[in-house]
Amino acid sequence: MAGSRAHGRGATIYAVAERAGVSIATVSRYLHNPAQVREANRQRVQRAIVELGYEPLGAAQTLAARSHEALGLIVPEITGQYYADLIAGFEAAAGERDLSVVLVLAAGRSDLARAARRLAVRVDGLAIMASTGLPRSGVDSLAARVATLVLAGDPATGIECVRAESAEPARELTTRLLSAGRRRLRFVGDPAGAIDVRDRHAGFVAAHAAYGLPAADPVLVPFDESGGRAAAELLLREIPLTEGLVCANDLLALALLERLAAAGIGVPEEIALTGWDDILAARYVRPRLTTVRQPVREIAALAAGLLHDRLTIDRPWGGDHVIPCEVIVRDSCGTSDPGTSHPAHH
Amino acid sequence: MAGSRAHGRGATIYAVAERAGVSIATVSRYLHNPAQVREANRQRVQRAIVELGYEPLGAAQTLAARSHEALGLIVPEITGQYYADLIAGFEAAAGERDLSVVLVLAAGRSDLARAARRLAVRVDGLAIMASTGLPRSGVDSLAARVATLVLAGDPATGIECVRAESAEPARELTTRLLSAGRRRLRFVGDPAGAIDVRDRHAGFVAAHAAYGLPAADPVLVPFDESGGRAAAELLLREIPLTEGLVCANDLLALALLERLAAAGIGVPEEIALTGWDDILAARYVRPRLTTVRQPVREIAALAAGLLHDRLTIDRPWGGDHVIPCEVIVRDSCGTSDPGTSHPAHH
DNA sequence: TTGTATGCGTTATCAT
DNA sequence: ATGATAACGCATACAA
Repeated sequence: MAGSRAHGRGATIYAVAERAGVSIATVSRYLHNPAQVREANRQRVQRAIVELGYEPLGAAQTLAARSHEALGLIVPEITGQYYADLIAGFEAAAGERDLSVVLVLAAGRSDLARAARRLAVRVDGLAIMASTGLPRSGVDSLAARVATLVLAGDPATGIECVRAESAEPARELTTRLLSAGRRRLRFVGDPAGAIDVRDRHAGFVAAHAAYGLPAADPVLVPFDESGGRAAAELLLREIPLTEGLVCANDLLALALLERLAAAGIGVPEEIALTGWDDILAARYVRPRLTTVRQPVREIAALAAGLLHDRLTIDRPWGGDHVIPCEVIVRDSCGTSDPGTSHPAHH
Repeated sequence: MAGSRAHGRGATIYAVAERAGVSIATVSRYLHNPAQVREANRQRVQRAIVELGYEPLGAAQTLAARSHEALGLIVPEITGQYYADLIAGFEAAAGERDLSVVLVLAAGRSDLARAARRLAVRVDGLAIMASTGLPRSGVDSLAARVATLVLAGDPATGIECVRAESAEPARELTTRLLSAGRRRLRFVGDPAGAIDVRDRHAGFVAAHAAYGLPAADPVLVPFDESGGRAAAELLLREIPLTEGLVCANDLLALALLERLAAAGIGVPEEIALTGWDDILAARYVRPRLTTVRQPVREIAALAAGLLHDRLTIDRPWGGDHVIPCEVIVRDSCGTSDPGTSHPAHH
């Protein structure tokens, strides 16, 4: 059939009705409330449907029923397991509720605002990652049209959001370093970059406060490998050497680790190190990376569930949903006590 | 506004027309062919649109124009960078063409066939990964409805497919080991599992043939870390020890590497090793992993482009699009010659 | 229990 | 250049 453009326009409800010898109303009823149609007709309609391979056209249903049966998801990009899990969790939860998910990647979009507007007229609900780059006003105008919710967002905006609890794990990691006697600690990453990084830094500071210590200024670098390398450059120049690093994510920590090793610095002996995200490589580097595992899939699934609820049941919204993380103690922090540490393999 | 369910149903074309003092036809023309409408009316319509925040309802456009302006993508899951890149590449290419993408994850779907059918009535084109688990007949029936294309698929099915060239890189890697004097080589992974693994194994065999050597049987294990560990168990028991392993992917290779190191086996001295996919961890383990980088984003982007073409221009289809991969020589294969090797950092 | 008829928000044809 | 108006495929109120 190469060369043809005919893609069997698909049978309509009229075709099914005719074939079954009933009206379209009966077919529609059979689809949505079979109990309403007499057994005999049920059979006839059923047969007609399978014979014709009928499947209702989504757009027509949407128009008539005023519901898209779809959720939109806007993420900045898909690099690393974090976003992959986010999308997977969202899609799975949406699928369980028979909702389609329309995905939009903000990265590289010349006109993200337009893409978002277009998305908003194709779905019933919208989940947006806070770091997509959409201006606050843009999110607000979207929220005015469809049920909207922000992932890893700032609860202060008033828009409902779902996020991981970041301060506590950071406090725990920092305390771990502090209680091991290390004092010259640094947080690596820019607290102003994202709400969750701000919280992680807050935990870093809180741990110091509990010890009656001041927290040094954060090392301001990008959240990727280049940032880790840059941080290494900076830190290796300092005297006396830093004793512990709480990194904003694993990418940063990994690159740092590599550079420190290359410089002959012992990790964790001389410098202890922690990451964030528990990416795959964290288990394979030496020393294995102590890090924090965010319940990303759960967060995304909760988001999809909340959106669905908002569409189906009448509940108040605007809340701030916070989900706790899990600290994974391995070797890089130099304080792994086998008793509470996490097994290397899932 | 918490508690309310009012999500401003959105202005309609009627509202815009009324506000601008023209008919809906003029508004529609303004949207699709502004040149047809007089300057004065253009202004009035434009104003009305921004004042009302009008955006055409997707479903209504779909119904009237008989086009969804959307592409569907079905992938088995999103674990690892491979699927992430696939989705990212597809979405980016679709977005450039103003097409939405509706994503379906096969993993965990109790009724994948139904999800696929539902997807097919919501999009104009469909890209399906070969390994989703959809039966051949299912794919065929989808292809009868919408433009369909298979990713990493078998060209023998007759359905258009886009895939990476797998045999050649495998042949190259194997030859590398062979030319270093290693003879007891094994392919790790099940060639029957997927079309591209079959091709990789074919390359492994071809390299042996060129040396007039028989290829040993592949080590049949799952394509994940558990498979790598299982393979290590098996291989460590063999005497004499294998000298080189061509693994079906990096996950496998990484887990194997770890187990071999734990057993005191020198890599690459005693056993040389290669992976496939060039995941992040491949650059961070020691020895750094020699592997193959697939142009996943390009493959996915090509798929989206092909689907779009099929919808817009009348071209013959049914082809088999093959894209070459890049071999990344690092340390684990024991034959890294700095001259042709790839830099460690992008 | 079933059929008829109307409306959903667009696009596009046909007059004007 | 513009305005009626008929599809598009389905859900549903209403009548029978």
